Amino acid sequence: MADDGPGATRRPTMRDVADRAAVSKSLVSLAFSAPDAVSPHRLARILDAAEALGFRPNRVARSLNGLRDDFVGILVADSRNPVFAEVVDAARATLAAGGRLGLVTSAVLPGSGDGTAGAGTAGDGTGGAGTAGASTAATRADVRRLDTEVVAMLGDLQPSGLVVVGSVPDVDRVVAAMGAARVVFASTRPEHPLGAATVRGDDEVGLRLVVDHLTAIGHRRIGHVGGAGGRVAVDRAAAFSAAVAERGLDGTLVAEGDFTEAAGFRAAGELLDRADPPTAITAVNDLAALGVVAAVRQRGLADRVAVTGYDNTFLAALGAVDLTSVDPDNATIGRRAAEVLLSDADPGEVLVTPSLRIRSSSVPRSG
Amino acid sequence: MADDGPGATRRPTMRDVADRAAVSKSLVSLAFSAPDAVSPHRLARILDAAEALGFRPNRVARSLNGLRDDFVGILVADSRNPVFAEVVDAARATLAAGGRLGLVTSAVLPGSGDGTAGAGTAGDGTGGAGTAGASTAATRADVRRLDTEVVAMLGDLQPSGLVVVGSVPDVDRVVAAMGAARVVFASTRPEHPLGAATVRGDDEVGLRLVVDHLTAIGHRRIGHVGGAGGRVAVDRAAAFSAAVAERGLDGTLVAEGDFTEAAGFRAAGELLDRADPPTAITAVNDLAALGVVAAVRQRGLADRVAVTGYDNTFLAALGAVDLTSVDPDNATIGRRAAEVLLSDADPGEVLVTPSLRIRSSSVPRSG
DNA sequence: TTGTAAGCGTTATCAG
DNA sequence: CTGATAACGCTTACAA
Repeated sequence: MADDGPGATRRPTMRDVADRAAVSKSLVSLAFSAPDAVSPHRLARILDAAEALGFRPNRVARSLNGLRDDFVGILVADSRNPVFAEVVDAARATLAAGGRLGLVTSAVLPGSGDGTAGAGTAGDGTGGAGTAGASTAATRADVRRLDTEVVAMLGDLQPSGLVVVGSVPDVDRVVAAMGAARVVFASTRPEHPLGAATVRGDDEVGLRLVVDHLTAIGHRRIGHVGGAGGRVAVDRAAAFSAAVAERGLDGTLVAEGDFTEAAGFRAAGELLDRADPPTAITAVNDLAALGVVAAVRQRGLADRVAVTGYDNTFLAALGAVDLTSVDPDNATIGRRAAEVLLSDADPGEVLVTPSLRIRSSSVPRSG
Repeated sequence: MADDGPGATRRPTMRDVADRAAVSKSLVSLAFSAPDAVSPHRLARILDAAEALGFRPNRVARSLNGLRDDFVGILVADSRNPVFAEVVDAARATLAAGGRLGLVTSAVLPGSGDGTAGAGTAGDGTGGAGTAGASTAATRADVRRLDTEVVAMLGDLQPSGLVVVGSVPDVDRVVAAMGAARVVFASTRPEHPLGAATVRGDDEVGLRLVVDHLTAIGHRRIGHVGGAGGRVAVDRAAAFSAAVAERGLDGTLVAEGDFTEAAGFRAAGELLDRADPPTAITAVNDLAALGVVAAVRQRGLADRVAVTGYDNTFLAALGAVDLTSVDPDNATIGRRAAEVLLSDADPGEVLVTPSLRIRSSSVPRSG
């Protein structure tokens, strides 16, 4: 009788359910992992008992045994990047539809220690909304640090898979910590393409869309602002150059800058002050594009110089800006990444085709 | 010799370390949890062995035993809200300084299931950067759903504490799932103030700062846009009314709207089109303030009507806007929340004093 | 189909 | 200080 001590309100365990349903522990376990393998009669009794007791299997105890193929981790590089948020949401939804739990976690620690000033990180791997447009260029090159403890803990949970969203600092370590889990990269291009499954937007197509659009409405002198702050920037700059070369246009109208508004402002100024300035400027992301717009307006060139962004974040939709932007289709990126994990095939590198969202920042004027 | 089977590359366990260091398992355990309690000689040997083997204690196995006072969970309501990101970063930094690991996790699922369109959530509890300013008002009232599975899993990890950042849908369930963990709320005002520790910005002071500033530069007819979309909005609207009443100003210049740009635009329009329009408009957050600015500019009233936002997000610092905004000091909020967890005292409700960041959107004109 | 027993990796207890 | 032994809650052979 005095089996359970005083009326302490302990969390019910499988043992409790088993006792109440008058079956053995392992049958209860079966009832939850393979319900079809247990007789309907007892199954019902077990489920009732569990219900009555408010029992739910302890996932941690579960994870101690081995790979849990009912849950995957989602590691997001920068939680303040709205682009990543879209990818994560889509991935989670897809995983949920496939019966998997997606545990999303932030993997990157901000600058060195002092959580005092909301200064935040600068360039973040892909064009996010970024931080305050203060002119603090890249102070310390890459202050972002991988939170190895968190990654290790996630690995201890033994998920069956991991989706890495965005560029994480120490990827090798992450993969190593994951043990047997399959890793899929989303919205990033991992350093070591050791056949790692990757789902990302096709930036080459994206910039071709932009250049095509601009040439279609008559622009011949098209510039680009970006190229700095990370791999994504480099790729987009290269894609711009390729697209421009394809069209036989001047490829020298490039000014370096990272993902921040300040960088866009400065770089655009440089371009606009040249002897033969561009009539259209493409930016590496929306935030930098806002800087470009500011530079253009400052020179009284509004409605004269077309501006485009990238990522189609909510910034582009802002009424005061109404920025033409490339939509990478982040939802599809997240969904595909999750699908790769659900169906264990290795598709190598999946490129998601972006589309162009045309707004008034690039409305025809010269054409 | 054939103790470990074939050359399978299994993760090293405490047993392996114990064997290599020629001590018992429990001594290894001690070496990691209470290093001072083991003789320097063997301690070194154990640490060396661990190092050589690449051993690190399995946190999951650890959690199975009971409360882990070396790690706390951080549950963030909306990961795309930059305000929360700042709070989270500060909390993590403070926890790290206190030797605790902060596992940050997203707890809220976006709208009903379809992760296809990047539509995203509408009002998000406190003034975030929000989503695209599309005019999709509050379609389904509150589509945000608590991810109970994730919360349950976090609870299974038995953290010693939990920081809830922002308004989470089903708070009671969260608290229940946390078992013995102490819960502290940050940047939100929980529904059931059952003495729950809370750290949040003092919005009353914030709006008083705004109103004081505006009256100081000569404004007498001050309006407010907000009040809808969540508790925070209601509170700020009330704080506005109080501040205005204190000053003996007209308190009827209020138009309802949520945290979106579209709402700010519409509500501001309503105010500006009145017979006796305001000369200054305060908004519930920065994004809505951008809508207000757009409405003001549309009517050719730029430099005539002052506009202020709230949260001092990067949006306020945008060059094209340069918005005066209340800075809630999110870093302090996050830090204090973490401190509450580190030192187990229950301070009840902690109000962090905000400051006003004055920018050109409210530059004196009439004064 | 159902029950028994042995782990998963760590911590806690309690003898030496 | 050290070292067996028993939990923690669940899964998984293996036996009935």
